[in-house]
Amino acid sequence: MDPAKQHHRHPAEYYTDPENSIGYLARILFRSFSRLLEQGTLTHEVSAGQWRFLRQLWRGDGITQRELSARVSMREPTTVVAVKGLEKAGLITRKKTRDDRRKTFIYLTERGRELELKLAPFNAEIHELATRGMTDEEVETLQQLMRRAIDNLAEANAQLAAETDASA
Amino acid sequence: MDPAKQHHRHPAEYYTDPENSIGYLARILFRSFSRLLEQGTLTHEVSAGQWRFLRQLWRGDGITQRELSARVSMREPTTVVAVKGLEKAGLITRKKTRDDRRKTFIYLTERGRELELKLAPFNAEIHELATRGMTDEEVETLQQLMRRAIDNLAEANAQLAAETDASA
DNA sequence: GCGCTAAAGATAGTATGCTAAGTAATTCGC
DNA sequence: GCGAATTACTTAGCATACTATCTTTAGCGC
Repeated sequence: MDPAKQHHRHPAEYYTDPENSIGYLARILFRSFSRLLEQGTLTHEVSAGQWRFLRQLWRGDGITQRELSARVSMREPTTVVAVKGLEKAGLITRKKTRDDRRKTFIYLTERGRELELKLAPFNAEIHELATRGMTDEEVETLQQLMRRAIDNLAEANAQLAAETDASA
Repeated sequence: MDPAKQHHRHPAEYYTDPENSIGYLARILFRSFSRLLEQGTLTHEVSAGQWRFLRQLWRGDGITQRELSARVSMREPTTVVAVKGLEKAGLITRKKTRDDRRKTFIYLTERGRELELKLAPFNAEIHELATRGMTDEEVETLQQLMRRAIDNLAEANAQLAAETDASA
Protein backbone atom coordinates (compact mmCIF):
# COMPACT_ATOMS: atom_id res chain seq x y z
CA MET A 1 0.00 0.00 0.00
CA ASP A 2 1.59 3.20 -1.12
CA PRO A 3 0.48 5.90 1.27
CA ALA A 4 1.49 8.54 -1.27
CA LYS A 5 -1.27 7.34 -3.53
CA GLN A 6 -4.17 9.40 -2.27
CA HIS A 7 -6.18 8.72 -5.38
CA HIS A 8 -9.40 8.17 -3.52
CA ARG A 9 -12.28 10.57 -4.00
CA HIS A 10 -12.64 11.25 -0.32
CA PRO A 11 -9.75 13.23 1.09
CA ALA A 12 -8.70 12.30 4.58
CA GLU A 13 -10.23 15.44 6.03
CA TYR A 14 -13.77 14.19 5.47
CA TYR A 15 -13.19 11.41 7.91
CA THR A 16 -12.38 13.60 10.87
CA ASP A 17 -15.99 13.66 12.04
CA PRO A 18 -16.30 10.47 14.04
CA GLU A 19 -20.07 10.23 13.84
CA ASN A 20 -19.80 10.63 10.13
CA SER A 21 -17.37 7.79 9.62
CA ILE A 22 -19.18 5.44 11.96
CA GLY A 23 -22.51 6.17 10.32
CA TYR A 24 -20.97 5.79 6.91
CA LEU A 25 -19.45 2.46 7.82
CA ALA A 26 -22.81 1.24 9.06
CA ARG A 27 -24.60 2.44 5.93
CA ILE A 28 -22.07 1.09 3.47
CA LEU A 29 -22.13 -2.25 5.24
CA PHE A 30 -25.90 -2.32 4.99
CA ARG A 31 -25.70 -1.47 1.31
CA SER A 32 -23.21 -4.28 0.79
CA PHE A 33 -25.64 -6.73 2.32
CA SER A 34 -28.42 -5.40 0.11
CA ARG A 35 -26.29 -5.65 -2.98
CA LEU A 36 -25.37 -9.24 -2.32
CA LEU A 37 -29.03 -10.11 -1.84
CA GLU A 38 -29.79 -8.55 -5.21
CA GLN A 39 -26.97 -10.39 -6.87
CA GLY A 40 -28.16 -13.69 -5.47
CA THR A 41 -31.70 -12.76 -6.53
CA LEU A 42 -32.75 -13.29 -2.93
CA THR A 43 -34.42 -9.92 -2.60
CA HIS A 44 -37.85 -11.49 -2.66
CA GLU A 45 -36.88 -13.86 0.14
CA VAL A 46 -35.57 -11.45 2.72
CA SER A 47 -34.40 -7.86 3.12
CA ALA A 48 -31.07 -6.73 4.49
CA GLY A 49 -32.82 -5.43 7.58
CA GLN A 50 -34.61 -8.71 8.25
CA TRP A 51 -31.39 -10.60 7.71
CA ARG A 52 -30.00 -9.07 10.89
CA PHE A 53 -32.82 -10.52 12.90
CA LEU A 54 -32.40 -13.88 11.26
CA ARG A 55 -28.70 -13.98 12.11
CA GLN A 56 -29.58 -13.77 15.76
CA LEU A 57 -32.32 -16.38 15.46
CA TRP A 58 -29.98 -18.81 13.75
CA ARG A 59 -27.88 -18.64 16.87
CA GLY A 60 -30.84 -19.71 18.94
CA ASP A 61 -34.57 -19.38 18.40
CA GLY A 62 -37.55 -19.95 20.67
CA ILE A 63 -36.88 -16.65 22.42
CA THR A 64 -39.31 -13.88 23.24
CA GLN A 65 -39.70 -10.90 21.03
CA ARG A 66 -38.19 -8.75 23.70
CA GLU A 67 -35.16 -10.97 23.98
CA LEU A 68 -34.75 -10.80 20.23
CA SER A 69 -34.85 -7.01 20.44
CA ALA A 70 -32.05 -7.09 22.96
CA ARG A 71 -29.95 -9.39 20.80
CA VAL A 72 -30.18 -7.19 17.74
CA SER A 73 -29.81 -4.13 19.99
CA MET A 74 -32.95 -2.52 18.68
CA ARG A 75 -36.06 -1.06 20.23
CA GLU A 76 -39.15 -3.17 20.37
CA PRO A 77 -41.33 -1.33 17.89
CA THR A 78 -38.60 -1.97 15.34
CA THR A 79 -38.69 -5.64 16.18
CA VAL A 80 -42.45 -5.75 15.84
CA VAL A 81 -42.21 -4.61 12.23
CA ALA A 82 -39.32 -6.90 11.36
CA VAL A 83 -40.99 -9.91 12.94
CA LYS A 84 -44.22 -9.21 11.08
CA GLY A 85 -42.31 -9.18 7.82
CA LEU A 86 -40.44 -12.36 8.62
CA GLU A 87 -43.68 -14.08 9.54
CA LYS A 88 -45.34 -12.94 6.34
CA ALA A 89 -42.36 -14.25 4.39
CA GLY A 90 -42.83 -17.62 6.08
CA LEU A 91 -39.43 -17.60 7.74
CA ILE A 92 -40.58 -17.57 11.37
CA THR A 93 -43.65 -18.37 13.43
CA ARG A 94 -44.88 -16.70 16.59
CA LYS A 95 -46.21 -18.74 19.46
CA LYS A 96 -47.98 -17.77 22.64
CA THR A 97 -47.73 -19.84 25.80
CA ARG A 98 -50.42 -20.45 28.37
CA ASP A 99 -47.73 -19.81 30.95
CA ASP A 100 -47.57 -16.06 30.38
CA ARG A 101 -49.92 -14.88 27.72
CA ARG A 102 -48.14 -11.57 27.28
CA LYS A 103 -45.09 -13.22 25.82
CA THR A 104 -44.60 -14.14 22.18
CA PHE A 105 -41.96 -16.69 21.34
CA ILE A 106 -40.27 -16.61 17.97
CA TYR A 107 -39.36 -19.83 16.15
CA LEU A 108 -37.67 -20.34 12.82
CA THR A 109 -39.64 -22.29 10.22
CA GLU A 110 -38.03 -24.90 8.03
CA ARG A 111 -37.56 -22.29 5.31
CA GLY A 112 -36.09 -19.85 7.77
CA ARG A 113 -33.60 -22.45 8.86
CA GLU A 114 -32.67 -23.41 5.32
CA LEU A 115 -31.99 -19.82 4.42
CA GLU A 116 -28.99 -19.84 6.70
CA LEU A 117 -27.16 -22.16 4.33
CA LYS A 118 -27.89 -19.91 1.38
CA LEU A 119 -26.85 -16.76 3.15
CA ALA A 120 -23.82 -18.00 5.05
CA PRO A 121 -21.45 -17.54 2.08
CA PHE A 122 -22.64 -13.98 1.58
CA ASN A 123 -22.07 -13.28 5.22
CA ALA A 124 -18.55 -14.59 4.96
CA GLU A 125 -17.98 -12.57 1.82
CA ILE A 126 -18.96 -9.31 3.46
CA HIS A 127 -16.69 -9.97 6.38
CA GLU A 128 -13.85 -10.84 4.04
CA LEU A 129 -14.43 -7.68 2.02
CA ALA A 130 -14.61 -5.38 4.99
CA THR A 131 -11.52 -6.72 6.71
CA ARG A 132 -9.40 -7.16 3.60
CA GLY A 133 -5.80 -6.27 4.34
CA MET A 134 -6.29 -6.49 8.08
CA THR A 135 -4.62 -8.99 10.34
CA ASP A 136 -6.75 -11.08 12.69
CA GLU A 137 -5.35 -9.01 15.49
CA GLU A 138 -6.46 -5.76 13.88
CA VAL A 139 -9.96 -7.12 13.34
CA GLU A 140 -10.09 -8.13 16.97
CA THR A 141 -8.84 -4.70 18.03
CA LEU A 142 -11.49 -2.98 15.93
CA GLN A 143 -14.26 -5.03 17.51
CA GLN A 144 -12.93 -4.47 21.01
CA LEU A 145 -12.64 -0.72 20.58
CA MET A 146 -16.09 -0.42 19.07
CA ARG A 147 -17.52 -2.40 21.90
CA ARG A 148 -15.86 -0.16 24.44
CA ALA A 149 -17.35 2.90 22.73
CA ILE A 150 -20.77 1.24 22.75
CA ASP A 151 -20.50 0.40 26.43
CA ASN A 152 -19.43 3.95 27.24
CA LEU A 153 -22.32 5.50 25.39
CA ALA A 154 -24.87 2.99 26.62
CA GLU A 155 -23.87 3.69 30.19
CA ALA A 156 -23.97 7.44 29.70
CA ASN A 157 -27.40 7.26 28.08
CA ALA A 158 -28.70 5.04 30.83
CA GLN A 159 -27.51 7.51 33.44
CA LEU A 160 -29.08 10.44 31.66
CA ALA A 161 -32.34 8.51 31.37
CA ALA A 162 -32.28 7.76 35.08
CA GLU A 163 -31.76 11.43 35.90
CA THR A 164 -34.61 12.44 33.63
CA ASP A 165 -36.90 9.93 35.33
CA ALA A 166 -35.89 11.17 38.77
CA SER A 167 -36.68 14.78 37.94
CA ALA A 168 -40.02 13.86 36.40
CA MET B 1 -20.66 -26.25 29.35
CA ASP B 2 -23.85 -26.32 31.27
CA PRO B 3 -26.59 -25.95 28.68
CA ALA B 4 -28.77 -24.22 31.22
CA LYS B 5 -26.15 -21.54 31.55
CA GLN B 6 -26.11 -20.88 27.86
CA HIS B 7 -29.38 -19.05 28.16
CA HIS B 8 -27.88 -16.79 30.75
CA ARG B 9 -27.59 -13.20 29.69
CA HIS B 10 -24.12 -12.90 28.26
CA PRO B 11 -24.05 -9.59 26.49
CA ALA B 12 -20.63 -10.42 25.07
CA GLU B 13 -22.08 -12.94 22.67
CA TYR B 14 -24.43 -10.39 21.22
CA TYR B 15 -21.47 -8.46 19.87
CA THR B 16 -20.13 -11.20 17.66
CA ASP B 17 -22.12 -10.03 14.65
CA PRO B 18 -20.00 -7.24 13.21
CA GLU B 19 -22.81 -5.52 11.34
CA ASN B 20 -24.80 -5.56 14.51
CA SER B 21 -22.16 -3.84 16.61
CA ILE B 22 -21.32 -1.27 13.96
CA GLY B 23 -24.97 -0.43 13.41
CA TYR B 24 -25.56 -0.27 17.14
CA LEU B 25 -22.63 2.06 17.63
CA ALA B 26 -23.96 4.33 14.89
CA ARG B 27 -27.46 4.33 16.37
CA ILE B 28 -26.42 4.87 19.94
CA LEU B 29 -24.18 7.73 18.85
CA PHE B 30 -27.08 9.29 17.00
CA ARG B 31 -29.29 8.91 20.05
CA SER B 32 -26.66 10.54 22.20
CA PHE B 33 -26.64 13.54 19.89
CA SER B 34 -30.43 13.67 20.03
CA ARG B 35 -30.46 13.47 23.79
CA LEU B 36 -28.00 16.31 24.18
CA LEU B 37 -30.10 18.46 21.88
CA GLU B 38 -33.11 17.76 24.04
CA GLN B 39 -31.23 18.53 27.20
CA GLY B 40 -30.05 21.83 25.81
CA THR B 41 -33.60 22.54 24.61
CA LEU B 42 -32.21 22.97 21.13
CA THR B 43 -34.58 20.50 19.52
CA HIS B 44 -36.54 23.28 17.87
CA GLU B 45 -33.34 24.69 16.37
CA VAL B 46 -31.92 21.66 14.67
CA SER B 47 -32.25 17.87 14.55
CA ALA B 48 -29.47 15.39 15.10
CA GLY B 49 -29.58 14.50 11.43
CA GLN B 50 -29.25 18.10 10.29
CA TRP B 51 -26.43 18.65 12.74
CA ARG B 52 -24.27 16.30 10.70
CA PHE B 53 -24.68 18.47 7.63
CA LEU B 54 -23.94 21.59 9.63
CA ARG B 55 -20.71 20.13 10.98
CA GLN B 56 -19.43 19.83 7.44
CA LEU B 57 -20.60 23.30 6.51
CA TRP B 58 -18.86 24.84 9.50
CA ARG B 59 -15.67 23.49 8.06
CA GLY B 60 -16.31 25.35 4.84
CA ASP B 61 -19.50 26.57 3.21
CA GLY B 62 -20.24 27.97 -0.23
CA ILE B 63 -20.10 24.49 -1.70
CA THR B 64 -22.54 22.79 -4.05
CA GLN B 65 -25.21 20.50 -2.79
CA ARG B 66 -23.48 17.60 -4.46
CA GLU B 67 -20.19 18.41 -2.77
CA LEU B 68 -22.00 18.57 0.55
CA SER B 69 -23.44 15.13 -0.14
CA ALA B 70 -19.95 13.78 -0.68
CA ARG B 71 -18.67 15.35 2.53
CA VAL B 72 -21.37 13.82 4.67
CA SER B 73 -21.07 10.60 2.65
CA MET B 74 -24.73 10.52 1.82
CA ARG B 75 -26.75 10.21 -1.34
CA GLU B 76 -28.17 13.32 -2.88
CA PRO B 77 -31.86 12.78 -2.22
CA THR B 78 -30.96 12.60 1.45
CA THR B 79 -29.13 15.89 1.15
CA VAL B 80 -32.07 17.50 -0.63
CA VAL B 81 -34.31 16.81 2.33
CA ALA B 82 -31.75 17.88 4.93
CA VAL B 83 -30.96 21.09 3.08
CA LYS B 84 -34.63 21.95 2.76
CA GLY B 85 -35.00 21.57 6.49
CA LEU B 86 -31.94 23.66 7.24
CA GLU B 87 -33.16 26.39 4.92
CA LYS B 88 -36.58 26.38 6.52
CA ALA B 89 -34.91 26.67 9.92
CA GLY B 90 -33.03 29.72 8.67
CA LEU B 91 -29.61 28.17 9.17
CA ILE B 92 -28.49 28.15 5.53
CA THR B 93 -29.33 29.81 2.24
CA ARG B 94 -29.17 28.36 -1.23
CA LYS B 95 -27.81 30.41 -4.11
CA LYS B 96 -27.80 29.80 -7.82
CA THR B 97 -25.09 31.21 -10.08
CA ARG B 98 -25.49 32.53 -13.58
CA ASP B 99 -22.36 30.56 -14.36
CA ASP B 100 -24.02 27.16 -14.25
CA ARG B 101 -27.66 27.27 -13.43
CA ARG B 102 -27.81 23.62 -12.50
CA LYS B 103 -25.69 24.13 -9.43
CA THR B 104 -26.93 25.23 -6.03
CA PHE B 105 -24.44 26.64 -3.58
CA ILE B 106 -25.05 26.32 0.12
CA TYR B 107 -24.11 29.12 2.50
CA LEU B 108 -24.47 29.35 6.25
CA THR B 109 -26.56 32.21 7.56
CA GLU B 110 -25.56 34.25 10.58
CA ARG B 111 -27.71 32.02 12.77
CA GLY B 112 -26.23 28.92 11.22
CA ARG B 113 -22.79 30.18 12.03
CA GLU B 114 -23.66 31.14 15.58
CA LEU B 115 -25.06 27.71 16.25
CA GLU B 116 -21.56 26.27 16.02
CA LEU B 117 -20.61 27.97 19.27
CA LYS B 118 -23.66 26.58 21.02
CA LEU B 119 -23.16 23.07 19.75
CA ALA B 120 -19.38 22.77 20.01
CA PRO B 121 -19.45 21.79 23.69
CA PHE B 122 -22.00 19.08 23.02
CA ASN B 123 -19.85 17.77 20.25
CA ALA B 124 -16.88 17.62 22.57
CA GLU B 125 -18.97 15.95 25.23
CA ILE B 126 -20.07 13.15 22.93
CA HIS B 127 -16.53 12.50 21.86
CA GLU B 128 -15.38 12.49 25.44
CA LEU B 129 -18.14 10.08 26.42
CA ALA B 130 -17.54 7.66 23.59
CA THR B 131 -13.79 7.47 24.02
CA ARG B 132 -13.76 7.45 27.81
CA GLY B 133 -11.03 5.16 29.06
CA MET B 134 -9.24 5.07 25.73
CA THR B 135 -5.79 6.42 25.08
CA ASP B 136 -5.27 8.87 22.21
CA GLU B 137 -3.51 6.09 20.43
CA GLU B 138 -6.48 3.76 20.74
CA VAL B 139 -8.84 6.42 19.44
CA GLU B 140 -6.56 6.94 16.48
CA THR B 141 -6.39 3.20 15.85
CA LEU B 142 -10.17 2.91 15.94
CA GLN B 143 -10.55 5.69 13.38
CA GLN B 144 -7.88 4.22 11.13
CA LEU B 145 -9.35 0.73 11.18
CA MET B 146 -12.86 1.99 10.50
CA ARG B 147 -11.57 4.02 7.63
CA ARG B 148 -9.85 1.02 6.15
CA ALA B 149 -13.06 -0.99 6.37
CA ILE B 150 -14.95 1.86 4.69
CA ASP B 151 -12.41 2.06 1.90
CA ASN B 152 -12.54 -1.69 1.38
CA LEU B 153 -16.31 -1.75 1.13
CA ALA B 154 -16.53 1.39 -0.98
CA GLU B 155 -14.10 -0.06 -3.46
CA ALA B 156 -15.91 -3.40 -3.59
CA ASN B 157 -19.27 -1.70 -4.10
CA ALA B 158 -17.85 0.51 -6.83
CA GLN B 159 -16.51 -2.52 -8.64
CA LEU B 160 -19.79 -4.35 -8.41
CA ALA B 161 -21.63 -1.30 -9.69
CA ALA B 162 -19.24 -1.08 -12.64
CA GLU B 163 -19.85 -4.72 -13.50
CA THR B 164 -23.60 -4.27 -13.29
CA ASP B 165 -23.39 -1.29 -15.64
CA ALA B 166 -21.25 -3.24 -18.09
CA SER B 167 -23.67 -6.15 -18.25
CA ALA B 168 -26.66 -3.83 -18.71
C1' DG C 1 -27.35 24.92 -34.89
C1' DC C 2 -28.85 19.93 -33.82
C1' DG C 3 -28.89 15.82 -31.43
C1' DC C 4 -26.82 13.05 -27.95
C1' DT C 5 -24.81 12.55 -23.51
C1' DA C 6 -23.70 14.00 -18.99
C1' DA C 7 -24.33 16.67 -14.77
C1' DA C 8 -27.04 18.70 -10.83
C1' DG C 9 -31.06 18.57 -8.40
C1' DA C 10 -35.73 17.19 -7.36
C1' DT C 11 -39.55 13.86 -6.77
C1' DA C 12 -41.81 9.45 -5.66
C1' DG C 13 -41.95 5.56 -3.20
C1' DT C 14 -40.02 2.46 0.17
C1' DA C 15 -37.32 0.56 4.19
C1' DT C 16 -35.60 1.20 8.62
C1' DG C 17 -35.58 2.84 13.27
C1' DC C 18 -37.06 5.90 16.75
C1' DT C 19 -40.27 8.07 20.67
C1' DA C 20 -44.64 8.38 22.83
C1' DA C 21 -48.64 6.49 23.99
C1' DG C 22 -52.00 2.55 24.20
C1' DT C 23 -53.67 -2.35 25.47
C1' DA C 24 -53.69 -6.63 27.81
C1' DA C 25 -51.71 -9.79 31.19
C1' DT C 26 -49.12 -10.40 35.37
C1' DT C 27 -47.19 -9.27 39.81
C1' DC C 28 -46.71 -6.51 43.99
C1' DG C 29 -48.06 -4.02 48.25
C1' DC C 30 -50.79 -4.11 51.71
C1' DG D 1 -57.65 -10.43 47.26
C1' DC D 2 -57.84 -5.95 45.17
C1' DG D 3 -55.99 -1.71 43.23
C1' DA D 4 -51.51 0.00 41.53
C1' DA D 5 -47.45 -0.75 39.26
C1' DT D 6 -44.85 -3.60 35.80
C1' DT D 7 -44.21 -6.25 31.83
C1' DA D 8 -44.78 -7.55 26.91
C1' DC D 9 -46.21 -6.22 23.01
C1' DT D 10 -48.68 -3.01 19.68
C1' DT D 11 -49.97 1.22 17.31
C1' DA D 12 -49.28 5.89 15.54
C1' DG D 13 -46.53 9.21 13.78
C1' DC D 14 -42.21 10.95 12.59
C1' DA D 15 -37.07 11.30 10.95
C1' DT D 16 -33.67 9.45 8.17
C1' DA D 17 -31.68 7.29 4.11
C1' DC D 18 -32.08 4.63 0.17
C1' DT D 19 -33.11 3.39 -5.17
C1' DA D 20 -35.23 4.60 -9.35
C1' DT D 21 -36.75 8.02 -12.15
C1' DC D 22 -37.64 12.67 -13.87
C1' DT D 23 -36.46 17.69 -15.18
C1' DT D 24 -33.46 21.20 -16.37
C1' DT D 25 -29.13 22.84 -17.91
C1' DA D 26 -24.60 22.32 -19.91
C1' DG D 27 -21.16 20.28 -22.90
C1' DC D 28 -19.74 17.70 -27.18
C1' DG D 29 -19.40 15.97 -31.93
C1' DC D 30 -20.37 17.12 -36.27
